[in-house]
Amino acid sequence: MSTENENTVVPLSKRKIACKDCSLFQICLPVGISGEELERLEQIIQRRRPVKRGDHLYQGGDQFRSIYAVRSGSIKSYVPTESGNEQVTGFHLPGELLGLDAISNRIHPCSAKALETTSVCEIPYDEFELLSNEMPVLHRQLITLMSKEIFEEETHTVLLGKKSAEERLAAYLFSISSRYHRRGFSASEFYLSMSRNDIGNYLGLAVETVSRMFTRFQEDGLLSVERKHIIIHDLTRLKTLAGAVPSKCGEQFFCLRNS
Amino acid sequence: MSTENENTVVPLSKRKIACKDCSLFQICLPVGISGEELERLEQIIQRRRPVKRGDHLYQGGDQFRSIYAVRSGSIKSYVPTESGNEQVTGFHLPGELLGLDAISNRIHPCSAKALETTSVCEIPYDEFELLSNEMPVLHRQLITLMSKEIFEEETHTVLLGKKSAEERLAAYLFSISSRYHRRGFSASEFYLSMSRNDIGNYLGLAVETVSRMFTRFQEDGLLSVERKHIIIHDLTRLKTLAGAVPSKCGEQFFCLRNS
DNA sequence: AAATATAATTGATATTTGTCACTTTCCAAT
DNA sequence: ATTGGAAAGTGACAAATATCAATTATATTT
Repeated sequence: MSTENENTVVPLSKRKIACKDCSLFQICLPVGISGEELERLEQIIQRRRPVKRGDHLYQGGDQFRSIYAVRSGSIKSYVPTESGNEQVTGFHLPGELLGLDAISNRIHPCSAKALETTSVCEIPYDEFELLSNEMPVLHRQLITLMSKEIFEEETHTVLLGKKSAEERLAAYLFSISSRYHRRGFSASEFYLSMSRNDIGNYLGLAVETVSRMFTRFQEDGLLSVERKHIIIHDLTRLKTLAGAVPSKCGEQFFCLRNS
Repeated sequence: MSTENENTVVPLSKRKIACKDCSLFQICLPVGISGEELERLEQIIQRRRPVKRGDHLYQGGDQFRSIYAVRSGSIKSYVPTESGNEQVTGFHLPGELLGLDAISNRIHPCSAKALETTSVCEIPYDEFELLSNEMPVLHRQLITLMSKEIFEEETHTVLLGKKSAEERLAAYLFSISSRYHRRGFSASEFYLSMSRNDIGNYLGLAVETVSRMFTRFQEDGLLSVERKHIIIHDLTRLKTLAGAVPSKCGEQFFCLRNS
Protein backbone atom coordinates (compact mmCIF):
# COMPACT_ATOMS: atom_id res chain seq x y z
CA MET A 1 0.00 0.00 0.00
CA SER A 2 0.88 3.62 -0.23
CA THR A 3 2.92 5.42 2.34
CA GLU A 4 0.52 8.29 1.95
CA ASN A 5 -0.65 8.40 5.53
CA GLU A 6 2.68 7.82 7.17
CA ASN A 7 4.00 11.29 6.49
CA THR A 8 3.02 14.46 8.20
CA VAL A 9 1.57 17.02 5.86
CA VAL A 10 1.75 20.71 6.57
CA PRO A 11 -0.33 23.36 4.82
CA LEU A 12 1.98 25.31 2.57
CA SER A 13 0.54 28.61 3.76
CA LYS A 14 1.98 27.91 7.20
CA ARG A 15 5.47 27.49 5.80
CA LYS A 16 7.94 30.12 4.82
CA ILE A 17 8.08 29.29 1.12
CA ALA A 18 4.97 30.25 -0.80
CA CYS A 19 4.34 29.61 -4.50
CA LYS A 20 5.08 33.20 -5.42
CA ASP A 21 8.51 32.89 -3.84
CA CYS A 22 9.21 29.47 -5.25
CA SER A 23 11.90 29.30 -7.89
CA LEU A 24 9.68 26.94 -9.86
CA PHE A 25 6.76 29.30 -10.03
CA GLN A 26 7.21 30.09 -13.71
CA ILE A 27 7.46 26.42 -14.58
CA CYS A 28 4.80 25.04 -12.32
CA LEU A 29 2.20 27.79 -12.80
CA PRO A 30 3.12 29.60 -16.02
CA VAL A 31 -0.24 31.24 -16.71
CA GLY A 32 -1.21 34.51 -15.13
CA ILE A 33 -2.74 33.60 -11.83
CA SER A 34 -3.49 36.69 -9.82
CA GLY A 35 -2.42 37.31 -6.23
CA GLU A 36 -5.73 36.51 -4.64
CA GLU A 37 -6.21 33.39 -6.73
CA LEU A 38 -2.75 32.22 -5.86
CA GLU A 39 -3.43 32.63 -2.15
CA ARG A 40 -6.53 30.51 -2.32
CA LEU A 41 -4.69 27.84 -4.26
CA GLU A 42 -1.90 27.86 -1.73
CA GLN A 43 -4.34 27.25 1.06
CA ILE A 44 -5.09 23.80 -0.28
CA ILE A 45 -1.56 22.87 -1.35
CA GLN A 46 0.26 20.80 1.20
CA ARG A 47 3.94 20.21 1.41
CA ARG A 48 4.90 16.75 2.43
CA ARG A 49 7.91 15.97 4.48
CA PRO A 50 10.63 15.03 1.97
CA VAL A 51 10.42 11.44 0.77
CA LYS A 52 13.55 9.36 0.96
CA ARG A 53 15.20 7.56 -1.92
CA GLY A 54 13.24 4.44 -2.75
CA ASP A 55 10.08 5.58 -0.99
CA HIS A 56 6.85 5.60 -2.91
CA LEU A 57 4.59 8.60 -3.27
CA TYR A 58 1.90 6.16 -4.34
CA GLN A 59 1.73 2.72 -5.86
CA GLY A 60 -0.13 1.23 -8.78
CA GLY A 61 -3.60 0.28 -7.60
CA ASP A 62 -3.73 2.94 -4.87
CA GLN A 63 -6.74 5.17 -4.55
CA PHE A 64 -6.18 8.52 -6.24
CA ARG A 65 -6.40 11.51 -3.92
CA SER A 66 -3.89 14.09 -5.06
CA ILE A 67 -1.72 15.22 -7.86
CA TYR A 68 1.85 16.17 -7.03
CA ALA A 69 4.38 18.74 -8.16
CA VAL A 70 8.05 18.04 -7.63
CA ARG A 71 9.82 20.79 -5.67
CA SER A 72 13.27 19.28 -5.50
CA GLY A 73 14.75 15.89 -6.25
CA SER A 74 13.28 13.49 -8.79
CA ILE A 75 10.60 10.84 -9.13
CA LYS A 76 10.29 7.84 -11.40
CA SER A 77 6.88 6.70 -12.63
CA TYR A 78 6.49 3.10 -13.69
CA VAL A 79 3.83 0.57 -14.52
CA PRO A 80 4.29 -2.50 -12.34
CA THR A 81 3.46 -5.56 -14.45
CA GLU A 82 2.19 -8.93 -13.33
CA SER A 83 5.40 -10.67 -14.27
CA GLY A 84 7.31 -8.56 -11.79
CA ASN A 85 9.14 -6.46 -14.34
CA GLU A 86 8.15 -2.90 -14.62
CA GLN A 87 7.94 -0.39 -17.43
CA VAL A 88 9.28 3.04 -16.56
CA THR A 89 6.93 5.61 -18.04
CA GLY A 90 8.63 8.81 -17.02
CA PHE A 91 10.95 10.82 -14.81
CA HIS A 92 9.72 13.91 -13.02
CA LEU A 93 12.07 16.80 -12.32
CA PRO A 94 11.42 19.90 -10.20
CA GLY A 95 8.41 21.84 -11.45
CA GLU A 96 6.82 18.84 -13.14
CA LEU A 97 3.51 17.25 -12.20
CA LEU A 98 2.62 13.62 -11.69
CA GLY A 99 -0.52 11.62 -11.07
CA LEU A 100 -2.48 13.05 -14.00
CA ASP A 101 -3.09 9.57 -15.39
CA ALA A 102 -5.24 8.67 -12.38
CA ILE A 103 -7.85 11.41 -12.56
CA SER A 104 -10.33 9.61 -14.77
CA ASN A 105 -10.21 6.29 -13.02
CA ARG A 106 -9.53 7.38 -9.44
CA ILE A 107 -6.95 4.61 -9.23
CA HIS A 108 -3.23 5.10 -9.84
CA PRO A 109 -2.20 2.96 -12.81
CA CYS A 110 1.47 3.72 -12.08
CA SER A 111 3.72 3.69 -9.06
CA ALA A 112 5.81 6.74 -8.20
CA LYS A 113 9.17 6.22 -6.49
CA ALA A 114 11.69 8.80 -5.32
CA LEU A 115 15.08 8.47 -7.00
CA GLU A 116 16.70 10.59 -4.29
CA THR A 117 15.51 12.63 -1.32
CA THR A 118 12.66 14.53 -2.87
CA SER A 119 10.14 17.07 -1.72
CA VAL A 120 6.81 17.57 -3.41
CA CYS A 121 3.78 19.80 -3.21
CA GLU A 122 0.63 17.77 -2.79
CA ILE A 123 -2.57 19.10 -4.32
CA PRO A 124 -5.61 17.25 -2.94
CA TYR A 125 -7.71 16.79 -6.01
CA ASP A 126 -11.19 17.11 -4.53
CA GLU A 127 -10.30 20.45 -3.01
CA PHE A 128 -8.67 21.54 -6.23
CA GLU A 129 -11.87 20.65 -8.06
CA LEU A 130 -13.99 22.61 -5.62
CA LEU A 131 -11.81 25.66 -5.98
CA SER A 132 -11.77 25.33 -9.76
CA ASN A 133 -15.52 25.77 -9.92
CA GLU A 134 -14.97 29.34 -8.82
CA MET A 135 -11.63 29.80 -10.56
CA PRO A 136 -11.75 28.44 -14.11
CA VAL A 137 -8.15 29.53 -14.58
CA LEU A 138 -7.13 26.54 -12.46
CA HIS A 139 -8.91 24.13 -14.76
CA ARG A 140 -7.40 25.87 -17.74
CA GLN A 141 -3.93 25.54 -16.34
CA LEU A 142 -4.43 21.86 -15.60
CA ILE A 143 -5.73 21.27 -19.12
CA THR A 144 -2.68 23.02 -20.57
CA LEU A 145 -0.33 20.87 -18.51
CA MET A 146 -2.19 17.70 -19.44
CA SER A 147 -2.02 18.63 -23.11
CA LYS A 148 1.73 19.04 -22.75
CA GLU A 149 1.93 15.65 -21.13
CA ILE A 150 0.01 14.04 -24.01
CA PHE A 151 2.41 15.70 -26.42
CA GLU A 152 5.39 14.41 -24.43
CA GLU A 153 4.00 10.90 -24.54
CA GLU A 154 3.65 11.13 -28.30
CA THR A 155 7.24 12.26 -28.52
CA HIS A 156 8.22 9.21 -26.51
CA THR A 157 6.15 7.02 -28.83
CA VAL A 158 8.21 8.30 -31.76
CA LEU A 159 11.34 7.46 -29.81
CA LEU A 160 10.22 3.92 -29.04
CA GLY A 161 8.70 3.31 -32.45
CA LYS A 162 11.33 4.74 -34.76
CA LYS A 163 14.66 5.44 -33.14
CA SER A 164 17.86 3.41 -32.88
CA ALA A 165 19.57 2.82 -29.56
CA GLU A 166 21.99 5.65 -30.26
CA GLU A 167 19.21 8.09 -31.12
CA ARG A 168 17.25 7.09 -28.05
CA LEU A 169 20.03 7.79 -25.60
CA ALA A 170 20.95 11.02 -27.37
CA ALA A 171 17.32 12.18 -27.30
CA TYR A 172 17.08 11.25 -23.65
CA LEU A 173 20.18 13.17 -22.64
CA PHE A 174 19.11 16.14 -24.68
CA SER A 175 15.74 16.15 -22.99
CA ILE A 176 17.24 15.99 -19.51
CA SER A 177 19.70 18.70 -20.42
CA SER A 178 16.93 21.00 -21.70
CA ARG A 179 14.82 20.45 -18.64
CA TYR A 180 17.66 21.20 -16.25
CA HIS A 181 18.60 24.24 -18.27
CA ARG A 182 15.04 25.52 -18.05
CA ARG A 183 15.33 25.33 -14.29
CA GLY A 184 18.40 27.49 -14.25
CA PHE A 185 20.97 24.71 -14.09
CA SER A 186 23.71 23.93 -16.55
CA ALA A 187 22.60 22.36 -19.81
CA SER A 188 26.00 20.80 -20.34
CA GLU A 189 26.83 19.36 -16.95
CA PHE A 190 24.51 17.47 -14.64
CA TYR A 191 23.99 14.42 -12.48
CA LEU A 192 21.62 11.71 -13.57
CA SER A 193 19.58 10.61 -10.59
CA MET A 194 18.35 7.47 -12.28
CA SER A 195 20.24 4.19 -12.73
CA ARG A 196 21.31 2.79 -16.08
CA ASN A 197 18.65 0.17 -15.50
CA ASP A 198 15.92 2.80 -15.27
CA ILE A 199 17.23 4.62 -18.33
CA GLY A 200 17.32 1.43 -20.36
CA ASN A 201 13.87 0.45 -19.19
CA TYR A 202 12.48 3.86 -20.08
CA LEU A 203 14.11 3.80 -23.50
CA GLY A 204 13.13 0.24 -24.30
CA LEU A 205 16.76 -0.94 -24.28
CA ALA A 206 18.81 -3.45 -22.30
CA VAL A 207 21.07 -1.99 -19.62
CA GLU A 208 24.08 -3.29 -21.48
CA THR A 209 23.09 -1.38 -24.59
CA VAL A 210 22.84 1.84 -22.60
CA SER A 211 26.31 1.25 -21.19
CA ARG A 212 27.74 0.61 -24.63
CA MET A 213 26.15 3.77 -26.00
CA PHE A 214 27.60 5.84 -23.18
CA THR A 215 30.97 4.33 -23.99
CA ARG A 216 30.56 5.09 -27.68
CA PHE A 217 29.51 8.70 -27.03
CA GLN A 218 32.53 9.14 -24.80
CA GLU A 219 34.90 7.62 -27.36
CA ASP A 220 33.44 9.99 -29.95
CA GLY A 221 34.23 12.94 -27.69
CA LEU A 222 30.56 13.87 -27.52
CA LEU A 223 30.51 13.78 -23.74
CA SER A 224 32.31 12.72 -20.62
CA VAL A 225 30.60 10.30 -18.35
CA GLU A 226 31.60 9.07 -14.94
CA ARG A 227 28.78 7.09 -13.47
CA LYS A 228 25.98 9.54 -12.95
CA HIS A 229 28.02 12.63 -13.66
CA ILE A 230 27.61 13.81 -17.26
CA ILE A 231 29.38 16.57 -19.16
CA ILE A 232 28.09 17.26 -22.65
CA HIS A 233 30.83 18.65 -24.90
CA ASP A 234 28.71 19.25 -27.97
CA LEU A 235 25.05 19.96 -27.40
CA THR A 236 24.41 20.69 -31.06
CA ARG A 237 25.75 17.34 -32.12
CA LEU A 238 23.79 15.64 -29.36
CA LYS A 239 20.61 17.20 -30.69
CA THR A 240 21.47 16.08 -34.21
CA LEU A 241 22.16 12.55 -33.03
CA ALA A 242 18.79 12.52 -31.32
CA GLY A 243 17.28 12.39 -34.78
CA ALA A 244 13.80 12.75 -36.17
CA VAL A 245 11.81 15.77 -35.17
CA PRO A 246 8.23 16.37 -36.22
CA SER A 247 8.38 18.39 -39.42
CA LYS A 248 6.75 21.80 -39.57
CA CYS A 249 6.80 22.08 -35.79
CA GLY A 250 10.41 23.09 -36.08
CA GLU A 251 11.79 24.60 -32.93
CA GLN A 252 8.42 24.36 -31.29
CA PHE A 253 9.18 20.74 -30.75
CA PHE A 254 12.23 21.22 -28.65
CA CYS A 255 11.04 24.39 -27.03
CA LEU A 256 7.76 23.06 -25.78
CA ARG A 257 9.06 22.24 -22.36
CA ASN A 258 10.48 25.71 -22.20
CA SER A 259 7.40 27.69 -23.06
CA MET B 1 -1.91 23.25 -45.29
CA SER B 2 -5.08 22.16 -43.60
CA THR B 3 -8.29 21.53 -45.46
CA GLU B 4 -10.04 23.15 -42.53
CA ASN B 5 -11.60 25.99 -44.45
CA GLU B 6 -12.55 24.10 -47.57
CA ASN B 7 -15.46 22.30 -45.98
CA THR B 8 -18.82 23.73 -45.16
CA VAL B 9 -19.62 23.59 -41.48
CA VAL B 10 -23.15 23.54 -40.20
CA PRO B 11 -24.18 24.23 -36.61
CA LEU B 12 -25.22 20.93 -35.12
CA SER B 13 -28.30 22.49 -33.57
CA LYS B 14 -29.65 23.05 -37.06
CA ARG B 15 -29.35 19.39 -38.00
CA LYS B 16 -31.63 16.53 -37.16
CA ILE B 17 -29.21 14.59 -34.98
CA ALA B 18 -28.49 16.19 -31.62
CA CYS B 19 -26.07 14.90 -28.98
CA LYS B 20 -28.85 13.53 -26.85
CA ASP B 21 -30.02 11.41 -29.77
CA CYS B 22 -26.54 10.37 -30.82
CA SER B 23 -25.71 6.72 -30.31
CA LEU B 24 -22.29 7.80 -29.05
CA PHE B 25 -23.66 10.03 -26.32
CA GLN B 26 -22.68 7.67 -23.50
CA ILE B 27 -19.18 7.31 -24.87
CA CYS B 28 -18.53 10.87 -25.91
CA LEU B 29 -20.14 12.60 -22.93
CA PRO B 30 -20.33 10.01 -20.14
CA VAL B 31 -20.76 12.41 -17.23
CA GLY B 32 -24.14 13.77 -16.25
CA ILE B 33 -24.60 16.86 -18.33
CA SER B 34 -28.06 18.28 -17.81
CA GLY B 35 -30.50 19.16 -20.58
CA GLU B 36 -29.89 22.86 -20.54
CA GLU B 37 -26.11 22.46 -20.40
CA LEU B 38 -26.21 20.05 -23.29
CA GLU B 39 -28.18 22.48 -25.40
CA ARG B 40 -25.67 25.22 -24.87
CA LEU B 41 -22.82 22.89 -25.73
CA GLU B 42 -24.61 21.79 -28.88
CA GLN B 43 -24.92 25.35 -30.02
CA ILE B 44 -21.17 25.59 -30.43
CA ILE B 45 -20.59 22.10 -31.85
CA GLN B 46 -20.39 22.01 -35.59
CA ARG B 47 -20.72 19.02 -37.80
CA ARG B 48 -18.45 19.01 -40.77
CA ARG B 49 -19.37 17.53 -44.07
CA PRO B 50 -17.94 13.99 -44.04
CA VAL B 51 -14.27 13.86 -44.90
CA LYS B 52 -13.20 11.42 -47.60
CA ARG B 53 -10.64 8.68 -47.27
CA GLY B 54 -7.16 10.22 -47.35
CA ASP B 55 -8.34 13.73 -46.50
CA HIS B 56 -6.80 15.53 -43.58
CA LEU B 57 -8.72 17.02 -40.70
CA TYR B 58 -5.58 18.98 -39.90
CA GLN B 59 -1.88 18.63 -40.49
CA GLY B 60 1.18 18.84 -38.29
CA GLY B 61 2.13 22.50 -37.94
CA ASP B 62 -1.40 23.80 -38.48
CA GLN B 63 -2.87 26.35 -36.14
CA PHE B 64 -5.04 24.74 -33.47
CA ARG B 65 -8.67 25.86 -33.49
CA SER B 66 -10.85 22.93 -32.56
CA ILE B 67 -10.92 19.53 -31.00
CA TYR B 68 -12.83 16.83 -32.85
CA ALA B 69 -15.01 13.88 -31.92
CA VAL B 70 -15.41 11.06 -34.41
CA ARG B 71 -19.07 10.32 -35.23
CA SER B 72 -18.56 7.57 -37.77
CA GLY B 73 -15.59 6.20 -39.68
CA SER B 74 -12.04 6.37 -38.38
CA ILE B 75 -9.07 8.70 -38.23
CA LYS B 76 -5.36 8.06 -38.01
CA SER B 77 -3.09 10.43 -36.07
CA TYR B 78 0.55 10.51 -36.97
CA VAL B 79 3.66 12.57 -36.40
CA PRO B 80 5.14 13.57 -39.75
CA THR B 81 8.92 13.46 -39.43
CA GLU B 82 11.54 15.39 -41.35
CA SER B 83 12.82 12.30 -43.11
CA GLY B 84 9.44 11.75 -44.69
CA ASN B 85 8.49 8.72 -42.68
CA GLU B 86 5.79 9.12 -40.17
CA GLN B 87 5.02 7.67 -36.76
CA VAL B 88 1.42 6.66 -36.28
CA THR B 89 0.40 7.71 -32.78
CA GLY B 90 -3.17 6.50 -32.69
CA PHE B 91 -6.41 5.50 -34.34
CA HIS B 92 -9.66 7.22 -33.45
CA LEU B 93 -12.93 5.32 -33.61
CA PRO B 94 -16.47 6.72 -33.23
CA GLY B 95 -16.91 8.49 -29.89
CA GLU B 96 -13.21 9.23 -29.47
CA LEU B 97 -11.62 12.68 -29.38
CA LEU B 98 -8.59 14.00 -31.17
CA GLY B 99 -6.55 17.17 -31.13
CA LEU B 100 -5.96 17.23 -27.38
CA ASP B 101 -2.20 17.33 -27.87
CA ALA B 102 -2.44 20.77 -29.47
CA ILE B 103 -4.17 22.69 -26.68
CA SER B 104 -1.07 23.85 -24.84
CA ASN B 105 0.91 24.91 -27.85
CA ARG B 106 -1.87 26.05 -30.17
CA ILE B 107 -0.13 24.17 -32.98
CA HIS B 108 -0.99 20.65 -34.05
CA PRO B 109 2.03 18.42 -33.54
CA CYS B 110 0.28 15.60 -35.40
CA SER B 111 -1.58 15.21 -38.65
CA ALA B 112 -5.03 13.60 -38.71
CA LYS B 113 -6.09 11.66 -41.81
CA ALA B 114 -9.37 9.88 -42.52
CA LEU B 115 -8.97 6.14 -43.10
CA GLU B 116 -12.40 5.96 -44.71
CA THR B 117 -15.31 8.33 -45.23
CA THR B 118 -15.63 9.83 -41.79
CA SER B 119 -17.83 12.37 -40.11
CA VAL B 120 -16.77 14.32 -37.05
CA CYS B 121 -18.14 16.83 -34.61
CA GLU B 122 -15.98 19.90 -34.46
CA ILE B 123 -15.73 21.75 -31.17
CA PRO B 124 -14.21 25.22 -31.65
CA TYR B 125 -11.93 25.47 -28.67
CA ASP B 126 -12.20 29.19 -27.93
CA GLU B 127 -15.95 28.93 -27.72
CA PHE B 128 -15.68 25.79 -25.63
CA GLU B 129 -13.40 27.68 -23.27
CA LEU B 130 -15.80 30.58 -22.98
CA LEU B 131 -18.69 28.28 -22.22
CA SER B 132 -16.62 26.34 -19.70
CA ASN B 133 -16.17 29.42 -17.57
CA GLU B 134 -19.85 29.23 -16.79
CA MET B 135 -20.10 25.45 -16.90
CA PRO B 136 -17.20 23.85 -15.01
CA VAL B 137 -18.64 20.43 -15.83
CA LEU B 138 -17.31 20.89 -19.36
CA HIS B 139 -13.80 21.45 -18.10
CA ARG B 140 -14.16 18.48 -15.79
CA GLN B 141 -15.26 16.25 -18.63
CA LEU B 142 -12.36 17.36 -20.80
CA ILE B 143 -9.92 16.72 -17.96
CA THR B 144 -11.33 13.24 -17.48
CA LEU B 145 -10.95 12.45 -21.17
CA MET B 146 -7.42 13.82 -21.23
CA SER B 147 -6.51 11.72 -18.21
CA LYS B 148 -7.77 8.65 -20.06
CA GLU B 149 -5.70 9.60 -23.04
CA ILE B 150 -2.57 9.91 -20.89
CA PHE B 151 -3.31 6.48 -19.47
CA GLU B 152 -3.77 5.05 -22.96
CA GLU B 153 -0.44 6.49 -24.02
CA GLU B 154 1.22 4.83 -21.04
CA THR B 155 -0.35 1.55 -22.04
CA HIS B 156 1.10 2.00 -25.50
CA THR B 157 4.48 2.77 -23.98
CA VAL B 158 4.36 -0.60 -22.21
CA LEU B 159 3.52 -2.22 -25.53
CA LEU B 160 6.42 -0.57 -27.35
CA GLY B 161 8.86 -0.96 -24.50
CA LYS B 162 8.21 -4.51 -23.35
CA LYS B 163 6.18 -6.59 -25.77
CA SER B 164 7.15 -9.03 -28.51
CA ALA B 165 5.73 -8.75 -32.01
CA GLU B 166 3.15 -11.41 -31.20
CA GLU B 167 2.04 -9.67 -28.02
CA ARG B 168 1.83 -6.35 -29.80
CA LEU B 169 -0.51 -7.54 -32.51
CA ALA B 170 -2.61 -9.51 -30.02
CA ALA B 171 -2.91 -6.47 -27.75
CA TYR B 172 -3.80 -4.32 -30.71
CA LEU B 173 -6.55 -6.62 -31.94
CA PHE B 174 -7.89 -6.98 -28.43
CA SER B 175 -8.03 -3.22 -28.03
CA ILE B 176 -9.86 -2.72 -31.33
CA SER B 177 -12.24 -5.53 -30.44
CA SER B 178 -13.04 -3.99 -27.03
CA ARG B 179 -13.60 -0.58 -28.52
CA TYR B 180 -15.96 -1.85 -31.20
CA HIS B 181 -17.78 -3.93 -28.63
CA ARG B 182 -18.26 -0.90 -26.45
CA ARG B 183 -19.97 0.80 -29.37
CA GLY B 184 -22.46 -1.99 -29.77
CA PHE B 185 -20.65 -3.89 -32.51
CA SER B 186 -19.39 -7.43 -32.45
CA ALA B 187 -16.24 -8.02 -30.38
CA SER B 188 -15.34 -11.07 -32.43
CA GLU B 189 -15.90 -9.93 -36.00
CA PHE B 190 -14.93 -6.61 -37.52
CA TYR B 191 -13.26 -4.81 -40.37
CA LEU B 192 -9.95 -3.07 -39.86
CA SER B 193 -10.01 0.27 -41.59
CA MET B 194 -6.26 0.75 -41.38
CA SER B 195 -3.63 -0.83 -43.63
CA ARG B 196 -1.04 -3.35 -42.47
CA ASN B 197 1.45 -0.57 -42.97
CA ASP B 198 -0.34 1.67 -40.49
CA ILE B 199 -0.72 -1.17 -38.01
CA GLY B 200 2.96 -2.02 -38.21
CA ASN B 201 3.95 1.61 -37.90
CA TYR B 202 1.73 2.09 -34.85
CA LEU B 203 3.08 -1.08 -33.22
CA GLY B 204 6.72 -0.36 -34.00
CA LEU B 205 6.97 -3.35 -36.36
CA ALA B 206 7.75 -3.89 -40.02
CA VAL B 207 4.76 -4.57 -42.28
CA GLU B 208 6.12 -8.00 -43.06
CA THR B 209 6.21 -8.88 -39.38
CA VAL B 210 2.56 -7.91 -39.03
CA SER B 211 1.69 -10.13 -41.99
CA ARG B 212 3.60 -13.05 -40.53
CA MET B 213 1.88 -12.65 -37.18
CA PHE B 214 -1.54 -12.65 -38.82
CA THR B 215 -0.55 -15.83 -40.62
CA ARG B 216 0.67 -17.40 -37.39
CA PHE B 217 -2.52 -16.47 -35.52
CA GLN B 218 -4.58 -17.97 -38.31
CA GLU B 219 -2.54 -21.17 -38.37
CA ASP B 220 -3.01 -21.44 -34.62
CA GLY B 221 -6.76 -21.21 -35.10
CA LEU B 222 -6.91 -18.07 -33.00
CA LEU B 223 -8.63 -16.08 -35.71
CA SER B 224 -9.57 -15.95 -39.37
CA VAL B 225 -8.25 -13.12 -41.43
CA GLU B 226 -9.03 -12.14 -44.97
CA ARG B 227 -7.47 -8.81 -45.71
CA LYS B 228 -9.25 -6.34 -43.48
CA HIS B 229 -11.97 -8.70 -42.35
CA ILE B 230 -11.18 -10.29 -38.99
CA ILE B 231 -12.98 -13.00 -37.06
CA ILE B 232 -11.64 -13.73 -33.58
CA HIS B 233 -12.29 -17.33 -32.57
CA ASP B 234 -10.91 -17.15 -29.06
CA LEU B 235 -11.02 -13.76 -27.37
CA THR B 236 -9.78 -15.15 -24.06
CA ARG B 237 -6.69 -16.58 -25.66
CA LEU B 238 -6.16 -13.35 -27.59
CA LYS B 239 -6.21 -11.43 -24.32
CA THR B 240 -3.75 -13.88 -22.78
CA LEU B 241 -1.43 -13.58 -25.77
CA ALA B 242 -1.56 -9.80 -25.41
CA GLY B 243 0.52 -10.28 -22.27
CA ALA B 244 1.55 -8.02 -19.45
CA VAL B 245 -1.12 -6.07 -17.68
CA PRO B 246 -0.44 -3.59 -14.91
CA SER B 247 -0.65 -5.52 -11.66
CA LYS B 248 -3.18 -4.47 -9.04
CA CYS B 249 -5.21 -2.59 -11.60
CA GLY B 250 -6.65 -5.92 -12.63
CA GLU B 251 -9.72 -5.64 -14.78
CA GLN B 252 -9.61 -1.89 -14.42
CA PHE B 253 -6.95 -1.96 -17.04
CA PHE B 254 -8.98 -3.53 -19.76
CA CYS B 255 -12.24 -1.98 -18.70
CA LEU B 256 -11.05 1.58 -18.70
CA ARG B 257 -12.25 2.31 -22.18
CA ASN B 258 -15.55 0.80 -21.23
CA SER B 259 -16.29 2.79 -18.12
C1' DA C 1 37.28 -0.44 7.84
C1' DA C 2 35.81 -4.73 6.11
C1' DA C 3 32.34 -7.22 4.04
C1' DT C 4 28.48 -7.63 1.20
C1' DA C 5 25.35 -6.33 -2.05
C1' DT C 6 24.31 -3.52 -5.94
C1' DA C 7 25.36 -1.22 -10.21
C1' DA C 8 28.05 -0.65 -14.29
C1' DT C 9 30.93 -2.29 -17.86
C1' DT C 10 32.69 -5.44 -21.32
C1' DG C 11 32.98 -9.46 -24.39
C1' DA C 12 30.94 -13.48 -26.74
C1' DT C 13 26.96 -15.37 -28.63
C1' DA C 14 21.95 -15.88 -29.67
C1' DT C 15 17.64 -14.32 -31.28
C1' DT C 16 14.25 -11.56 -32.89
C1' DT C 17 12.87 -8.68 -36.12
C1' DG C 18 14.11 -5.79 -40.08
C1' DT C 19 15.41 -5.57 -44.92
C1' DC C 20 15.32 -7.00 -49.60
C1' DA C 21 13.43 -9.35 -53.46
C1' DC C 22 9.73 -11.39 -55.45
C1' DT C 23 4.90 -13.04 -56.03
C1' DT C 24 0.15 -12.72 -55.45
C1' DT C 25 -4.04 -10.45 -54.57
C1' DC C 26 -7.02 -6.86 -54.61
C1' DC C 27 -8.99 -2.43 -55.69
C1' DA C 28 -9.85 1.55 -58.40
C1' DA C 29 -9.88 4.04 -62.53
C1' DT C 30 -10.67 3.98 -67.20
C1' DA D 1 -14.29 -5.85 -68.37
C1' DT D 2 -9.45 -4.50 -68.43
C1' DT D 3 -5.51 -2.80 -66.61
C1' DG D 4 -2.29 -0.43 -63.61
C1' DG D 5 -0.83 0.30 -59.14
C1' DA D 6 -0.99 -0.35 -54.42
C1' DA D 7 -1.32 -3.53 -50.56
C1' DA D 8 -0.43 -7.92 -48.67
C1' DG D 9 2.03 -12.18 -48.18
C1' DT D 10 6.29 -15.17 -48.30
C1' DG D 11 11.10 -16.64 -48.25
C1' DA D 12 16.10 -15.77 -47.68
C1' DC D 13 19.30 -13.23 -45.39
C1' DA D 14 21.30 -9.41 -42.53
C1' DA D 15 21.63 -6.54 -38.71
C1' DA D 16 20.65 -4.57 -34.46
C1' DT D 17 20.07 -5.45 -30.02
C1' DA D 18 19.12 -8.87 -26.27
C1' DT D 19 20.95 -12.34 -23.50
C1' DC D 20 24.42 -14.67 -20.94
C1' DA D 21 28.65 -14.73 -18.38
C1' DA D 22 32.22 -12.69 -16.15
C1' DT D 23 34.67 -8.67 -14.20
C1' DT D 24 35.20 -4.34 -12.03
C1' DA D 25 33.64 -0.46 -9.55
C1' DT D 26 30.80 1.62 -6.22
C1' DA D 27 27.52 1.98 -2.45
C1' DT D 28 25.71 0.28 1.80
C1' DT D 29 25.75 -2.20 6.00
C1' DT D 30 27.70 -4.04 9.98
